[in-house]
Amino acid sequence: MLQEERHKIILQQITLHHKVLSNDLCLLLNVSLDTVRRDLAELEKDGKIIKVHGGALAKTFHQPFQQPAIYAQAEKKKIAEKALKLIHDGMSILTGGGTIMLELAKIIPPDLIGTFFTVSPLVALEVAQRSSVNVILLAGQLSPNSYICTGASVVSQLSEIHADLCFLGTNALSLGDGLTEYDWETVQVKKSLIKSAKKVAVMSISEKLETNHKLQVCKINALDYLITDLDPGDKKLLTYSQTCKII
Amino acid sequence: MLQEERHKIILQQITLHHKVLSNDLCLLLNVSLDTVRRDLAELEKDGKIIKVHGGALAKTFHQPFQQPAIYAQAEKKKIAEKALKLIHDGMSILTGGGTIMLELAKIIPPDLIGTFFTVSPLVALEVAQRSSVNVILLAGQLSPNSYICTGASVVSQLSEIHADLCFLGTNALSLGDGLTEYDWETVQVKKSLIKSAKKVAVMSISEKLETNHKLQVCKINALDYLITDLDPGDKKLLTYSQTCKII
DNA sequence: ATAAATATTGCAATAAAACGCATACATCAA
DNA sequence: TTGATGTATGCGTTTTATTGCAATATTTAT
Repeated sequence: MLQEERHKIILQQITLHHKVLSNDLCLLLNVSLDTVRRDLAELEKDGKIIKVHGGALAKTFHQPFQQPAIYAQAEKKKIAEKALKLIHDGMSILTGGGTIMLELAKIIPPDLIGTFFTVSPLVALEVAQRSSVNVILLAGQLSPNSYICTGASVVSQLSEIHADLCFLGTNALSLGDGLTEYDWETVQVKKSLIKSAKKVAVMSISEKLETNHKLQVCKINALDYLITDLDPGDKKLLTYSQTCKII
Repeated sequence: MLQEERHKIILQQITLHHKVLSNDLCLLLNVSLDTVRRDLAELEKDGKIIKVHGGALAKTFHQPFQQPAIYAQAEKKKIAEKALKLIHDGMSILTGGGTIMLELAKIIPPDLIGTFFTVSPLVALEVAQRSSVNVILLAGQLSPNSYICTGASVVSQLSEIHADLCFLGTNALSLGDGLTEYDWETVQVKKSLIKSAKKVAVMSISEKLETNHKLQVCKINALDYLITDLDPGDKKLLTYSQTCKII
């Protein structure tokens, strides 16, 4: 049997059972333990599996559907709490995705009345679980990086929606270039989100301020609120306060 | 059992009960107390739990979205593995939601080629995380009970889709009444799912056979495959084999 | 204070991994 | 064809990791 055949079988076994024992593979493939180990070593080198004592695990073993690790969680929680104050009963809310938005989703009031539109399945599930608010998930192709729905269908659905307030996460924000992104589809979605809401609130940890990516979503003056972990009076925010309300 | 499996189970127990007793883990995992302690020590070293005298505690009580507990998981895994055999490269798959579907999502091959439509954000996230297949999530109002997208927008989007194979979970199935449900919106979605696919596969644990709810989705003869945890030759399935292919 | 439960430590048995080496096999060039 | 080169595989040995056990210490509860 060829190496590649074995590799394929091993990967099949792993996707099926989420793990394999070296000994079982030995019998299944009719090769020595050494060969199995060498195969596993190579598959691990290629990042396909996780080798452990006694066998190997699927890469997804530890994430049955675990949420993305949240970097700078303390700051993001703080931002989410500030953002929550903009939300009132009866409003229709529209949100993008990202870890900050997840923090906001986690503190949505259980008795909120209104409509909650989002392009992020993670946010939608969080909110639906916690709150009786009406959650509408906008459909589309699920982007494997950001786990938000993208594509023409999202944009077309957004064109039918008129929300009171839109919350956006941030990858980069600067006075000169405004809100920027690196992924084309994300840009299209964010542009549509902005168009579909009366007011736009951008949530950003302070370290993203004055950074840039290549693709522009909008200029600063398209944003109504800027919510950061800094004090609203912080001097880093001074220049932004010309066009946005700082929170 | 691999070390990592034990760690995973321990973490599951802790998120479920907020604490564990070393003795309970002993019995649950079939290992000595020493091993349990060493496991707990390691998990604590990794910052995952807090070890205390007699067991361990969850590190944080602020928990993210919780995956629905899966009842009869062993049977559902078995069904999912059978269902997987119906999936081939190039197909467009359409699925509903539910815990069986989640089990199927967990074993989707990483290199599957095709399109995966679903109305369940949970299934969509699982599949997108595990596989490079193109995942399309159909939009709508997120039903707070079943966590699937429902409503007119789903039905309207489904009318534009023509899939090769549709997988449906089951709440009740009987010869007389066919596939039945108790929630009106779910019925509408399932009806549309069936219409949008060339073939329909129903996945059901055997105890749901010959049970009924009040709202009919379709008759038995609308179903092409019936996948259960029973052996295809089981006598309980005999009567179904007239109209469906039993797997 | 005392008994019971739980932890810690060192140790031995076992299982698995890593390493070096010899053999088999394929590929390629002369 | 032949020989050289490189790769894949299996085997024996050494090294390391895991696990359970027993003796001892510590904590907890009464």
